[in-house]
Amino acid sequence: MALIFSRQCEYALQAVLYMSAKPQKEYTNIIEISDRLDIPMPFLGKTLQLLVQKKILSSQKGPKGGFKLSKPPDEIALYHIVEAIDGTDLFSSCVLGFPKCSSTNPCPMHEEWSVMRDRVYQMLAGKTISDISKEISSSKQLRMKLRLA
Amino acid sequence: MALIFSRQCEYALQAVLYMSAKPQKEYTNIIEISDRLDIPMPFLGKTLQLLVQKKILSSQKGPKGGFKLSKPPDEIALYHIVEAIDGTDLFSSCVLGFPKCSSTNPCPMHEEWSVMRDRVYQMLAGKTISDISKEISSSKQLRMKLRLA
DNA sequence: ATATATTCAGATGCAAAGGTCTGATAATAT
DNA sequence: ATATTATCAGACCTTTGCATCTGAATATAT
Repeated sequence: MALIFSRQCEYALQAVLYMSAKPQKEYTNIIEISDRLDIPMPFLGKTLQLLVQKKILSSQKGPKGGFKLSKPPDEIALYHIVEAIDGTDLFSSCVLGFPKCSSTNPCPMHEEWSVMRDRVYQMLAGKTISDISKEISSSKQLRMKLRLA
Repeated sequence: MALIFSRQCEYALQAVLYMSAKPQKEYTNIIEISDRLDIPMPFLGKTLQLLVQKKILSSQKGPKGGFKLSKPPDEIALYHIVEAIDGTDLFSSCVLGFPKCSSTNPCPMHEEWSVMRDRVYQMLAGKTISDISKEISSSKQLRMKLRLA
């Protein structure tokens, strides 16, 4: 089918976006997130654990536990989340799948795709959780989509 | 992992590019293609059959048989091949995976991603086999990559 | 201390994509 | 006609991504 991000990565992005719209100090538990965003809970658990390992989130067990951002939201770009879950292949490997493809040995789409890829990268690297959380708080529609109050 | 095209789609693009650099009337047999491009032969067979069903290629059994383009190369855009193999989800579904996402009910990345998606579409729709075959014949490097003479 | 809420870790199951195999069918060459 | 070359069609196997289950570990509240 070929979507741009893996499903797991979509879940991760959705979940972090959801958390970003809440007070940053609070832990958000996984039941709430999976419930609101309709993501299978155990799988979401595993996914957020990956982000904990990558130091993007931190977690706390027990009552009042859950996950929260581990750094200020303006230091977390969407790119960091994508990188943590899907890796960087999208931004480095040949779009036509030729194993040996580089600027000195380009495939027929190399140049065009480089440009495109850079734009996608710039967009993801430039957009922080903080940017998005501002957009969310100023848009009723977005709060609805994320099933926030 | 998440590459932009499925592996099968990469194979299809590679194979059509390979064929495009040969005299258009000739059938190219699948052994030659899979051999030169290092693609598993039976899988390539299935893949090219899909393109036959979509009228992008035509095929002929028996000696001197194989596959060839079914129309003039300037009427086949890369987009047609991608569409035939991977479908159009990449160009229509929400980048964050929200089921209900549209311009009237956008996700936090909707606008940016629309722009990006359109550019990718324009690139794929605007680039024809004929364009690429010209590039190939003027570049020794490309002929090498496609393992052509 | 005990009960409870929650993540953590690893094993397992399931479905789809990727890849293989076999026999049938059709076209060409002799 | 026959042998040969090649695609066609469908069944099958393998790997990987997606998802579940279970029990353990740990923090909090009482």
